[in-house]
Amino acid sequence: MDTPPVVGRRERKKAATRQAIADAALRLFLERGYDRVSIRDIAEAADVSTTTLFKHFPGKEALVFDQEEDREAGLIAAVRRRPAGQGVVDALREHVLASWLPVATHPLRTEFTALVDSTPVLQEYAERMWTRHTAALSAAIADDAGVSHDDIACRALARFVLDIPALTRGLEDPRAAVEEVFDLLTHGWRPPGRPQQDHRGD
Amino acid sequence: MDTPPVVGRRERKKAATRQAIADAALRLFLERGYDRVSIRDIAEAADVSTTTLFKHFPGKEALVFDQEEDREAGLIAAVRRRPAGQGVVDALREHVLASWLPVATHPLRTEFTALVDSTPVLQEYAERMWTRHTAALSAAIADDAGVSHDDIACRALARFVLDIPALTRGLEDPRAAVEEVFDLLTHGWRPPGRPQQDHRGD
DNA sequence: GGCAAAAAGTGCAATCGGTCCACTAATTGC
DNA sequence: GCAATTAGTGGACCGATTGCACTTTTTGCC
Repeated sequence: MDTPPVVGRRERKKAATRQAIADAALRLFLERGYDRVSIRDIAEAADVSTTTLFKHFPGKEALVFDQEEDREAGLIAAVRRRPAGQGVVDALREHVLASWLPVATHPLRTEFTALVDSTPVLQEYAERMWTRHTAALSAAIADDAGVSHDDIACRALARFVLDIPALTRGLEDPRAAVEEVFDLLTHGWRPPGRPQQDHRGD
Repeated sequence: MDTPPVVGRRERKKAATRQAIADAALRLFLERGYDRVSIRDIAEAADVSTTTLFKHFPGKEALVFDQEEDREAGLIAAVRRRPAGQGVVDALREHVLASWLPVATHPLRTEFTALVDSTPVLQEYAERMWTRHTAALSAAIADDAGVSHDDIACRALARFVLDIPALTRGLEDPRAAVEEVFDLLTHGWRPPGRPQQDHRGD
């Protein structure tokens, strides 16, 4: 009468359990650090069995990177639905600047970022989460250029773009860094002859 | 009297033990596949305890990639001791073509390559073995260009070059692929407008 | 030669991530 | 109301890795 069960009670309970696990995990990780928290600790804190925990998350690292929006769709869309006359690289640069940077520099994520940065296994995992999309992005680029899906230049470009999060992690000025990397991808490597201009502070 | 102990008996025995472990491991891996061989299997085949095994190798994956010559030194040397007038990217291209390709395409390594290619965890490990040198190569490039060590363009170039093994793994024509990637790094991305010219065979 | 420290190796228990299995209980579709 | 799904349980289990207390070998040195 009040709330029609568009989603059943079961699914709601399932989601609640999943959320309880993720919350407990993140809390414990932030309290004690990633490696000082065991799977059993998390399961107990969320009041579930370890079996249940692994039915919701494929592994320990996945507990950290919970809500995974689909970056892949965004990437492919950035290539496919770009304004006429714009190059692929420019489209990707805009997408990176508009979509990734706000997340990376979100002030509320400070302690989360610190957690990831201080845990090598999490850094690697985060990196894999990006490079995992290499094939898909590469295919989109190849389609756009009208060449074969296994074109090596397309694959390289996709990979290099997806390397950007890893390359620019924890930098003072991420925006400038992203621009510089895209400059390299657009024009190729140019030896930066100037002996370190002061571009910090003012 | 006959052989002066330039290296003591201890070190020789240690090296022998290490070699015995590595040999046993590789043999078993090739016979049964990586995940169907346990650490205890290897330890028993080499007639040592698992404790001893882990004193020689930091983990299971390291047993596969034993003799690690220092690629890092070669990379840095390729940048530093390059012919006058040659650009960094060209020097790196030559080094990659001269040093990596022969190893990757060595006919005796066929089964070894098959082992790595068929085992995801080994692929990831191999990739990390390369990207691990990003900081060192980046520093060499930055030194060469006379800019700060944390210059992002240098870091990006280093990273992109070290991505090449992962990008070109298992390709029909690795040499052409390497050339194409370096072309991207030299001149920037250029949309390959031609609809898949036949550039294989002749 | 003899001896003490360093270091290699041992054996074993324990931890930890992750899986398996047989089972209970809630939810759902009909 | 009932049968099929499905979430969750709990505990045994596996394999990688570590820690500890101990033996044996080698080495450096007097």
